[in-house]
Amino acid sequence: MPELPEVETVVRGLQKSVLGRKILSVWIGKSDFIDNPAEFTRLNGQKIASIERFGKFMLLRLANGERVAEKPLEDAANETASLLVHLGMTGQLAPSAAEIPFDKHTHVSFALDDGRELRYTDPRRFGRMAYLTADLLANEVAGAGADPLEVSAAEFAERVRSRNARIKALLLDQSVFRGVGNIYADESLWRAKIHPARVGSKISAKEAETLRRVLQEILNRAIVMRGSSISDFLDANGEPGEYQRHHRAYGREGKPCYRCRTPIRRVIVAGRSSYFCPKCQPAPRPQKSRRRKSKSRTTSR
DNA sequence: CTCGATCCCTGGACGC
DNA sequence: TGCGTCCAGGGATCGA
Repeated sequence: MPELPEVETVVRGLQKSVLGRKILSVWIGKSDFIDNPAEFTRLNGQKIASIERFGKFMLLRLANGERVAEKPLEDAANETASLLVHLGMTGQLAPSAAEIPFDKHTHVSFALDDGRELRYTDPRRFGRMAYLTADLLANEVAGAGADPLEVSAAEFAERVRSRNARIKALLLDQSVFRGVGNIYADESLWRAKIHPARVGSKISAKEAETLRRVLQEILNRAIVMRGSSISDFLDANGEPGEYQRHHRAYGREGKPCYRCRTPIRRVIVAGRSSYFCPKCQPAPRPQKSRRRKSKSRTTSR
């Protein structure tokens, strides 16, 4: 499950291997995960001018030959299109020798000007691809959450403490923080000793700052370790990451907490498996029944 | 605003 | 060996 560190790992690999290459042609197999497959012919002849990560998205900025540099900046910006790639759960984007047969689930292949192919392979097709003009890209980026690695203490606290949703849901919400997924949400909550079902508005300023700090530490460490390979994540070189060895909560149901030896528990929060230590991460107030008090009041309807 | 449910999709784990 | 069933999960969407 590629989250921020995994996507960053793939991006760094692609920067080394395909940056600057020109796309000669595009082959598309199944296309139900592509916004606008018919537009992909526009990629032909374009150069991969930059490769960036935005949350869990990869953005391959394209440049139309050499003409871009000659044009006024604004025109160039308007002409610049991007290929957006989201790996979903099982997506892989990696260069391959053209002679190697397609994997069973290779759905897109870009022929490059050095004879190789950049291939997108995704068994479950939970990923997404789109050819985005500048305005479509702006649209895509609008409404995205804060970058968890860049967010200030004040903004992090604000985004968490102004909400009544559970902290786990907030961490997973890409319009709150972009790039965090189930693994790193659980890992950071364990480290910060915060129960996943705690409500954002009831998290103290101090707890919020602790959470921000450990989240950043964990994400940075995971990037150094080239991500977590828990199911089938492989980077752009086909190599697995190592961070899964450092997981302290995720996937450890029944195993002893690294701090207090209490068995790690798993509950569903925000529709997702959430692993936590019931002792280190105390549950919030029961806050169950909402209809306790003024039952006599009639709701206007 | 927030929730849960449902759907998308396939492979892997598990039970028989 | 071969079924069937359940589960995993990021994100969109819908109804409560």
